[in-house]
Amino acid sequence: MTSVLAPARPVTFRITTPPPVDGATRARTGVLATPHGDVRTPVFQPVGTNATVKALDPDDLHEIGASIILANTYHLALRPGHERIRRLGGLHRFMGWDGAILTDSGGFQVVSLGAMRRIDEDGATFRSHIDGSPQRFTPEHATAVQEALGSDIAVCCDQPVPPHASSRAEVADATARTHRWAERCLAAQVRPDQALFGIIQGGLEPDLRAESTRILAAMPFDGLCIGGLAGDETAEERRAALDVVVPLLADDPRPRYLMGLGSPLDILDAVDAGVDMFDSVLPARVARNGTLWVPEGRLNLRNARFLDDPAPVQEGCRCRLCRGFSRAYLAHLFRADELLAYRLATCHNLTFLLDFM
RNA sequence: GGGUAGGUUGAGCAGGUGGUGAGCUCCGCUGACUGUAGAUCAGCCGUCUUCGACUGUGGGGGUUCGAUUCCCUCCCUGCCCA
Repeated sequence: MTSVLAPARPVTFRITTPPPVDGATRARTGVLATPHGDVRTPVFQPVGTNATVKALDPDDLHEIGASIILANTYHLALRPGHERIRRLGGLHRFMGWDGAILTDSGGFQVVSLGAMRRIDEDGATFRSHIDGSPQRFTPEHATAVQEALGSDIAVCCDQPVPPHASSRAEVADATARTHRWAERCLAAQVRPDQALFGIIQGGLEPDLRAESTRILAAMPFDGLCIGGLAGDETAEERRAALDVVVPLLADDPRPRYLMGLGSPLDILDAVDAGVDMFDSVLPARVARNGTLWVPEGRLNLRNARFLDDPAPVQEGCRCRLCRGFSRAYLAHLFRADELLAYRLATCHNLTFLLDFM
Protein backbone atom coordinates (compact mmCIF):
# COMPACT_ATOMS: atom_id res chain seq x y z
CA MET A 1 0.00 0.00 0.00
CA THR A 2 1.63 3.19 -1.16
CA SER A 3 0.87 6.26 0.88
CA VAL A 4 0.14 9.52 -0.87
CA LEU A 5 2.20 11.35 1.69
CA ALA A 6 5.18 9.01 1.24
CA PRO A 7 5.49 8.23 -2.46
CA ALA A 8 7.34 5.06 -3.35
CA ARG A 9 11.04 5.53 -3.87
CA PRO A 10 12.58 4.33 -7.15
CA VAL A 11 14.98 2.14 -5.22
CA THR A 12 13.98 0.19 -2.12
CA PHE A 13 15.98 -2.01 0.21
CA ARG A 14 14.66 -5.03 2.04
CA ILE A 15 16.74 -6.95 4.57
CA THR A 16 16.23 -10.66 3.96
CA THR A 17 18.56 -12.03 6.64
CA PRO A 18 19.09 -9.72 9.58
CA PRO A 19 22.24 -10.02 11.65
CA PRO A 20 21.94 -12.48 14.53
CA VAL A 21 20.86 -11.00 17.83
CA ASP A 22 23.84 -12.53 19.66
CA GLY A 23 26.07 -9.81 18.17
CA ALA A 24 28.60 -12.27 16.77
CA THR A 25 28.44 -10.48 13.44
CA ARG A 26 26.60 -7.56 11.90
CA ALA A 27 26.55 -9.28 8.52
CA ARG A 28 23.20 -9.40 6.77
CA THR A 29 21.67 -10.09 3.39
CA GLY A 30 19.15 -8.02 1.53
CA VAL A 31 17.62 -7.11 -1.79
CA LEU A 32 17.97 -3.71 -3.38
CA ALA A 33 15.12 -3.32 -5.85
CA THR A 34 15.90 -0.92 -8.71
CA PRO A 35 14.20 0.07 -11.96
CA HIS A 36 16.77 -2.15 -13.65
CA GLY A 37 16.42 -5.27 -11.60
CA ASP A 38 16.96 -6.61 -8.12
CA VAL A 39 20.38 -6.48 -6.54
CA ARG A 40 21.10 -9.05 -3.87
CA THR A 41 23.38 -7.79 -1.13
CA PRO A 42 26.10 -7.93 -0.03
CA VAL A 43 27.04 -6.84 -3.53
CA PHE A 44 30.15 -5.82 -5.36
CA GLN A 45 29.73 -3.25 -8.12
CA PRO A 46 32.31 -3.46 -10.92
CA VAL A 47 33.58 -0.02 -11.85
CA GLY A 48 32.87 1.29 -15.34
CA THR A 49 34.17 4.83 -15.09
CA ASN A 50 33.80 5.73 -18.76
CA ALA A 51 30.51 3.89 -19.29
CA THR A 52 32.41 0.66 -19.75
CA VAL A 53 33.87 -1.84 -17.37
CA LYS A 54 37.26 -1.84 -19.03
CA ALA A 55 37.73 -4.75 -21.46
CA LEU A 56 34.20 -6.14 -20.92
CA ASP A 57 30.91 -5.77 -22.73
CA PRO A 58 27.43 -6.17 -21.21
CA ASP A 59 27.26 -9.85 -22.17
CA ASP A 60 30.45 -10.40 -20.20
CA LEU A 61 28.95 -8.51 -17.27
CA HIS A 62 25.87 -10.70 -17.29
CA GLU A 63 28.02 -13.79 -17.55
CA ILE A 64 30.13 -12.91 -14.54
CA GLY A 65 26.95 -12.26 -12.59
CA ALA A 66 27.00 -8.49 -12.23
CA SER A 67 23.67 -6.96 -11.29
CA ILE A 68 24.83 -3.37 -10.73
CA ILE A 69 27.81 -1.41 -11.94
CA LEU A 70 29.27 1.99 -11.15
CA ALA A 71 29.89 4.76 -13.65
CA ASN A 72 31.50 8.14 -13.08
CA THR A 73 29.84 11.54 -13.21
CA TYR A 74 33.02 13.55 -13.61
CA HIS A 75 34.42 11.52 -16.48
CA LEU A 76 31.17 11.28 -18.43
CA ALA A 77 30.43 14.98 -18.01
CA LEU A 78 33.77 15.77 -19.62
CA ARG A 79 33.50 13.07 -22.27
CA PRO A 80 31.26 12.40 -24.11
CA GLY A 81 29.16 14.94 -22.16
CA HIS A 82 26.09 14.21 -20.04
CA GLU A 83 23.74 16.19 -22.31
CA ARG A 84 24.87 14.06 -25.24
CA ILE A 85 24.14 10.92 -23.26
CA ARG A 86 20.72 12.29 -22.34
CA ARG A 87 20.00 12.99 -26.03
CA LEU A 88 21.09 9.46 -26.87
CA GLY A 89 18.55 7.99 -24.49
CA GLY A 90 20.38 7.87 -21.17
CA LEU A 91 23.32 5.94 -19.85
CA HIS A 92 21.72 2.49 -19.88
CA ARG A 93 20.85 2.69 -23.56
CA PHE A 94 24.10 4.45 -24.40
CA MET A 95 26.27 1.66 -23.02
CA GLY A 96 23.88 -1.19 -23.72
CA TRP A 97 23.56 -2.27 -20.10
CA ASP A 98 20.12 -3.21 -18.80
CA GLY A 99 21.20 -3.86 -15.23
CA ALA A 100 21.36 -1.27 -12.48
CA ILE A 101 23.79 1.64 -12.55
CA LEU A 102 25.07 3.73 -9.67
CA THR A 103 26.92 6.91 -10.60
CA ASP A 104 29.70 8.17 -8.42
CA SER A 105 29.49 11.91 -8.04
CA GLY A 106 33.00 12.93 -8.98
CA GLY A 107 33.81 13.57 -5.36
CA PHE A 108 36.59 11.03 -5.47
CA GLN A 109 38.31 13.05 -8.18
CA VAL A 110 38.78 15.72 -5.52
CA VAL A 111 41.32 13.27 -4.12
CA SER A 112 42.58 11.44 -7.19
CA LEU A 113 43.10 14.64 -9.19
CA GLY A 114 44.43 16.39 -6.11
CA ALA A 115 47.18 18.31 -7.85
CA MET A 116 44.78 19.56 -10.51
CA ARG A 117 41.92 20.99 -8.49
CA ARG A 118 41.03 23.91 -6.30
CA ILE A 119 38.25 23.50 -3.79
CA ASP A 120 36.11 26.13 -2.13
CA GLU A 121 32.84 26.25 -0.25
CA ASP A 122 30.73 26.41 -3.38
CA GLY A 123 32.44 23.62 -5.29
CA ALA A 124 35.60 22.38 -6.93
CA THR A 125 37.44 23.56 -10.02
CA PHE A 126 39.31 20.84 -11.85
CA ARG A 127 41.92 21.05 -14.50
CA SER A 128 40.61 18.50 -17.01
CA HIS A 129 42.77 15.39 -17.12
CA ILE A 130 41.92 15.18 -20.82
CA ASP A 131 42.81 18.58 -22.22
CA GLY A 132 43.70 20.76 -19.23
CA SER A 133 40.62 22.94 -19.55
CA PRO A 134 39.05 24.28 -16.33
CA GLN A 135 35.98 22.36 -15.16
CA ARG A 136 33.71 23.59 -12.42
CA PHE A 137 31.86 21.06 -10.25
CA THR A 138 29.32 21.97 -7.61
CA PRO A 139 26.84 19.78 -5.74
CA GLU A 140 24.08 21.17 -7.96
CA HIS A 141 26.01 20.43 -11.13
CA ALA A 142 26.94 16.92 -10.03
CA THR A 143 23.27 16.25 -9.30
CA ALA A 144 22.15 17.64 -12.66
CA VAL A 145 24.75 15.58 -14.51
CA GLN A 146 23.62 12.41 -12.80
CA GLU A 147 20.00 13.16 -13.61
CA ALA A 148 20.98 13.63 -17.25
CA LEU A 149 22.80 10.32 -17.21
CA GLY A 150 19.74 8.66 -15.71
CA SER A 151 21.50 6.27 -13.37
CA ASP A 152 19.34 4.29 -10.95
CA ILE A 153 21.27 5.61 -8.00
CA ALA A 154 22.98 8.97 -7.78
CA VAL A 155 25.52 9.83 -5.13
CA CYS A 156 26.14 13.11 -3.37
CA CYS A 157 29.11 15.24 -4.25
CA ASP A 158 31.41 15.04 -1.25
CA GLN A 159 34.87 16.03 -0.17
CA PRO A 160 36.89 12.99 0.86
CA VAL A 161 40.35 13.41 2.35
CA PRO A 162 43.13 10.83 2.73
CA PRO A 163 43.04 10.04 6.48
CA HIS A 164 46.75 9.84 7.23
CA ALA A 165 47.73 12.73 5.00
CA SER A 166 45.21 15.04 6.69
CA SER A 167 45.10 16.81 10.02
CA ARG A 168 42.10 16.50 12.29
CA ALA A 169 41.14 20.05 11.36
CA GLU A 170 41.26 19.20 7.66
CA VAL A 171 39.12 16.12 8.21
CA ALA A 172 36.65 18.13 10.27
CA ASP A 173 36.41 20.88 7.65
CA ALA A 174 35.97 18.46 4.76
CA THR A 175 33.38 16.47 6.70
CA ALA A 176 31.36 19.56 7.63
CA ARG A 177 31.49 20.74 4.03
CA THR A 178 30.35 17.31 2.85
CA HIS A 179 27.30 17.72 5.10
CA ARG A 180 26.47 21.12 3.61
CA TRP A 181 26.94 19.74 0.11
CA ALA A 182 24.67 16.80 0.97
CA GLU A 183 21.88 19.26 1.79
CA ARG A 184 22.49 21.04 -1.49
CA CYS A 185 22.38 17.78 -3.47
CA LEU A 186 19.05 16.89 -1.88
CA ALA A 187 17.68 20.31 -2.66
CA ALA A 188 18.93 20.15 -6.24
CA GLN A 189 17.29 16.84 -7.00
CA VAL A 190 14.51 17.12 -9.56
CA ARG A 191 13.92 13.64 -10.93
CA PRO A 192 11.61 11.57 -8.73
CA ASP A 193 12.72 8.35 -10.38
CA GLN A 194 16.35 8.41 -9.28
CA ALA A 195 17.59 7.35 -5.87
CA LEU A 196 20.14 9.45 -4.02
CA PHE A 197 22.74 8.23 -1.56
CA GLY A 198 24.52 10.49 0.94
CA ILE A 199 28.12 10.04 2.01
CA ILE A 200 29.41 9.79 5.56
CA GLN A 201 32.90 11.16 6.11
CA GLY A 202 34.87 11.78 9.29
CA GLY A 203 38.18 10.14 8.52
CA LEU A 204 39.54 7.95 11.28
CA GLU A 205 38.37 10.23 14.08
CA PRO A 206 35.67 8.31 16.00
CA ASP A 207 33.80 11.40 17.13
CA LEU A 208 33.83 12.94 13.66
CA ARG A 209 32.69 9.66 12.12
CA ALA A 210 29.89 9.39 14.63
CA GLU A 211 28.79 12.97 14.13
CA SER A 212 28.84 12.56 10.35
CA THR A 213 26.83 9.36 10.63
CA ARG A 214 24.13 11.01 12.76
CA ILE A 215 23.89 14.03 10.47
CA LEU A 216 23.70 12.02 7.26
CA ALA A 217 21.31 9.48 8.75
CA ALA A 218 18.91 12.31 9.57
CA MET A 219 18.65 13.27 5.91
CA PRO A 220 16.16 11.59 3.55
CA PHE A 221 18.60 9.62 1.46
CA ASP A 222 17.84 6.23 -0.09
CA GLY A 223 21.12 4.81 1.12
CA LEU A 224 24.21 5.80 3.03
CA CYS A 225 27.72 5.66 1.69
CA ILE A 226 30.75 5.41 3.91
CA GLY A 227 33.49 7.45 2.26
CA GLY A 228 37.07 8.40 2.92
CA LEU A 229 38.16 4.80 3.52
CA ALA A 230 39.82 2.20 1.29
CA GLY A 231 42.73 4.62 1.21
CA ASP A 232 45.88 4.73 3.25
CA GLU A 233 44.38 3.37 6.47
CA THR A 234 45.14 -0.04 7.95
CA ALA A 235 42.56 -2.82 8.08
CA GLU A 236 42.26 -2.27 11.84
CA GLU A 237 41.69 1.46 11.45
CA ARG A 238 39.06 0.82 8.80
CA ARG A 239 37.28 -1.71 10.97
CA ALA A 240 37.34 0.69 13.87
CA ALA A 241 35.68 3.35 11.72
CA LEU A 242 33.02 0.87 10.58
CA ASP A 243 32.41 -0.14 14.18
CA VAL A 244 31.59 3.48 14.88
CA VAL A 245 29.30 3.98 11.89
CA VAL A 246 27.29 0.77 11.66
CA PRO A 247 26.00 0.56 15.26
CA LEU A 248 24.60 4.06 14.87
CA LEU A 249 22.68 2.77 11.85
CA ALA A 250 21.56 -0.45 13.51
CA ASP A 251 17.87 0.47 13.25
CA ASP A 252 18.22 2.29 9.93
CA PRO A 253 16.49 0.42 7.10
CA ARG A 254 18.73 1.76 4.35
CA PRO A 255 21.65 0.06 2.58
CA ARG A 256 25.20 0.82 3.67
CA TYR A 257 27.78 1.27 0.96
CA LEU A 258 31.51 1.35 1.69
CA MET A 259 33.03 3.19 -1.25
CA GLY A 260 36.16 1.94 -2.92
CA LEU A 261 36.81 -1.35 -1.16
CA GLY A 262 37.79 -4.22 -3.44
CA SER A 263 40.07 -6.88 -2.01
CA PRO A 264 38.21 -10.06 -1.02
CA LEU A 265 39.50 -10.19 2.55
CA ASP A 266 38.84 -6.50 3.11
CA ILE A 267 35.29 -6.98 1.86
CA LEU A 268 34.80 -10.03 4.04
CA ASP A 269 35.66 -8.01 7.11
CA ALA A 270 33.45 -5.11 6.05
CA VAL A 271 30.51 -7.45 5.43
CA ASP A 272 31.05 -8.78 8.92
CA ALA A 273 30.97 -5.19 10.10
CA GLY A 274 27.56 -4.76 8.48
CA VAL A 275 28.25 -3.25 5.05
CA ASP A 276 25.95 -4.13 2.13
CA MET A 277 27.53 -2.59 -0.97
CA PHE A 278 31.04 -2.21 -2.38
CA ASP A 279 32.85 -1.08 -5.45
CA SER A 280 36.47 -0.93 -6.50
CA VAL A 281 38.70 -0.77 -9.51
CA LEU A 282 41.02 -3.23 -7.80
CA PRO A 283 39.92 -6.59 -9.26
CA ALA A 284 39.79 -5.22 -12.80
CA ARG A 285 42.98 -3.18 -12.56
CA VAL A 286 45.13 -5.91 -11.06
CA ALA A 287 43.72 -8.28 -13.67
CA ARG A 288 44.89 -6.01 -16.47
CA ASN A 289 48.26 -5.88 -14.79
CA GLY A 290 48.57 -9.67 -14.72
CA THR A 291 47.44 -10.56 -11.20
CA LEU A 292 44.78 -13.27 -11.01
CA TRP A 293 42.89 -14.00 -7.81
CA VAL A 294 42.51 -17.63 -6.74
CA PRO A 295 41.38 -19.24 -3.48
CA GLU A 296 45.00 -19.80 -2.44
CA GLY A 297 45.98 -16.18 -2.98
CA ARG A 298 47.08 -14.61 -6.21
CA LEU A 299 49.04 -15.51 -9.32
CA ASN A 300 51.11 -13.08 -11.37
CA LEU A 301 50.64 -14.44 -14.87
CA ARG A 302 53.60 -12.40 -16.09
CA ASN A 303 55.91 -14.65 -14.07
CA ALA A 304 58.04 -16.99 -16.17
CA ARG A 305 56.88 -20.08 -14.30
CA PHE A 306 53.46 -20.00 -15.98
CA LEU A 307 54.74 -20.20 -19.55
CA ASP A 308 54.60 -24.02 -19.54
CA ASP A 309 51.68 -24.44 -17.12
CA PRO A 310 48.79 -26.27 -18.85
CA ALA A 311 46.42 -25.92 -15.88
CA PRO A 312 43.59 -23.38 -15.79
CA VAL A 313 44.13 -20.36 -13.58
CA GLN A 314 41.62 -21.81 -11.11
CA GLU A 315 40.45 -25.42 -11.31
CA GLY A 316 36.66 -25.58 -11.39
CA CYS A 317 36.13 -21.86 -11.91
CA ARG A 318 33.09 -21.11 -14.08
CA CYS A 319 34.58 -18.06 -15.78
CA ARG A 320 35.35 -17.64 -19.46
CA LEU A 321 39.10 -17.81 -18.86
CA CYS A 322 39.16 -20.93 -16.75
CA ARG A 323 36.61 -22.77 -18.91
CA GLY A 324 38.66 -22.58 -22.05
CA PHE A 325 42.28 -21.61 -21.53
CA SER A 326 45.48 -22.53 -19.72
CA ARG A 327 47.78 -20.44 -17.56
CA ALA A 328 50.38 -20.88 -20.29
CA TYR A 329 48.07 -19.32 -22.85
CA LEU A 330 47.19 -16.33 -20.66
CA ALA A 331 50.88 -15.85 -19.81
CA HIS A 332 51.57 -15.78 -23.55
CA LEU A 333 48.78 -13.27 -24.20
CA PHE A 334 50.17 -10.90 -21.58
CA ARG A 335 53.69 -11.10 -23.02
CA ALA A 336 52.42 -10.54 -26.53
CA ASP A 337 50.36 -7.55 -25.33
CA GLU A 338 47.28 -9.17 -26.79
CA LEU A 339 43.98 -7.49 -25.90
CA LEU A 340 42.28 -10.78 -25.10
CA ALA A 341 44.45 -11.03 -21.99
CA TYR A 342 42.68 -8.06 -20.44
CA ARG A 343 39.23 -9.39 -21.10
CA LEU A 344 39.90 -12.91 -19.87
CA ALA A 345 41.80 -11.80 -16.77
CA THR A 346 39.13 -9.23 -15.89
CA CYS A 347 36.36 -11.81 -16.33
CA HIS A 348 38.16 -14.12 -13.94
CA ASN A 349 38.85 -11.66 -11.13
CA LEU A 350 35.34 -10.23 -11.21
CA THR A 351 33.81 -13.71 -11.31
CA PHE A 352 36.02 -14.69 -8.39
CA LEU A 353 34.91 -11.69 -6.36
CA LEU A 354 31.22 -11.87 -7.26
CA ASP A 355 31.09 -15.59 -6.44
CA PHE A 356 32.92 -14.79 -3.23
CA MET A 357 30.17 -12.37 -2.17
C1' G B 1 89.38 -10.29 -56.25
C1' G B 2 88.70 -4.56 -55.84
C1' G B 3 86.12 -0.67 -53.29
C1' U B 4 83.24 1.07 -49.28
C1' A B 5 80.59 1.30 -44.55
C1' G B 6 80.64 -1.11 -40.18
C1' G B 7 81.73 -4.73 -35.63
C1' U B 8 79.86 -1.15 -28.23
C1' U B 9 76.69 -5.12 -22.19
C1' G B 10 70.42 -10.77 -25.21
C1' A B 11 68.47 -7.19 -29.57
C1' G B 12 68.69 -2.21 -31.59
C1' C B 13 71.28 2.21 -30.67
C1' A B 14 73.92 6.75 -28.42
C1' G B 15 78.60 8.33 -27.20
C1' G B 16 83.66 8.43 -27.78
C1' U B 17 88.49 12.39 -33.71
C1' G B 18 94.86 10.00 -27.12
C1' G B 19 93.09 11.26 -20.70
C1' U B 20 88.04 6.68 -16.18
C1' G B 21 82.11 4.10 -22.30
C1' A B 22 77.68 0.45 -17.48
C1' G B 23 73.68 5.96 -21.01
C1' C B 24 68.88 5.08 -23.87
C1' U B 25 64.87 1.96 -25.99
C1' C B 26 63.19 -2.95 -26.49
C1' C B 27 63.42 -7.94 -24.55
C1' G B 28 63.89 -10.28 -19.87
C1' C B 29 63.21 -10.68 -14.06
C1' U B 30 60.37 -9.08 -9.81
C1' G B 31 57.03 -6.08 -7.15
C1' A B 32 52.97 -2.61 -6.48
C1' C B 33 47.88 -1.39 -7.49
C1' U B 34 41.23 -0.47 -3.27
C1' G B 35 34.50 5.55 -4.89
C1' U B 36 40.07 4.46 -12.54
C1' A B 37 44.54 11.10 -15.17
C1' G B 38 46.29 3.54 -14.45
C1' A B 39 46.19 -2.30 -20.90
C1' U B 40 49.72 1.70 -15.56
C1' C B 41 53.81 2.52 -12.38
C1' A B 42 58.39 1.24 -9.70
C1' G B 43 62.98 -1.55 -9.00
C1' C B 44 66.45 -4.75 -11.34
C1' C B 45 68.52 -6.21 -16.12
C1' G B 46 78.16 -7.49 -17.38
C1' U B 47 80.65 -9.74 -12.77
C1' C B 48 81.51 -9.59 -7.56
C1' U B 49 82.11 -10.06 -1.26
C1' U B 50 76.60 -4.94 -4.43
C1' C B 51 75.87 2.43 0.12
C1' G B 52 81.07 -0.02 -3.13
C1' A B 53 84.59 -2.43 -6.45
C1' C B 54 86.03 -4.79 -10.90
C1' U B 55 85.66 -5.89 -16.02
C1' G B 56 84.01 -4.54 -20.79
C1' U B 57 84.33 -0.91 -27.37
C1' G B 58 85.57 -8.22 -32.86
C1' G B 59 90.95 -11.15 -32.31
C1' G B 60 96.25 -10.29 -32.23
C1' G B 61 100.29 -6.93 -32.41
C1' G B 62 102.50 -1.88 -32.45
C1' U B 63 103.19 3.49 -31.01
C1' U B 64 102.35 6.00 -26.17
C1' C B 65 102.94 7.70 -19.43
C1' G B 66 98.02 6.36 -21.11
C1' A B 67 94.50 3.34 -26.91
C1' U B 68 87.57 2.63 -27.61
C1' U B 69 90.22 6.53 -30.40
C1' C B 70 96.35 6.41 -34.06
C1' C B 71 99.22 2.44 -37.03
C1' C B 72 99.75 -2.86 -38.87
C1' U B 73 97.43 -7.46 -39.46
C1' C B 74 93.64 -11.08 -39.22
C1' C B 75 88.40 -12.42 -38.67
C1' C B 76 83.24 -11.27 -39.39
C1' U B 77 78.84 -8.44 -41.58
C1' G B 78 76.19 -5.06 -45.13
C1' C B 79 76.40 -2.60 -49.79
C1' C B 80 78.73 -1.45 -54.70
C1' C B 81 81.93 -3.09 -58.71
C1' A B 82 84.17 -7.23 -61.13
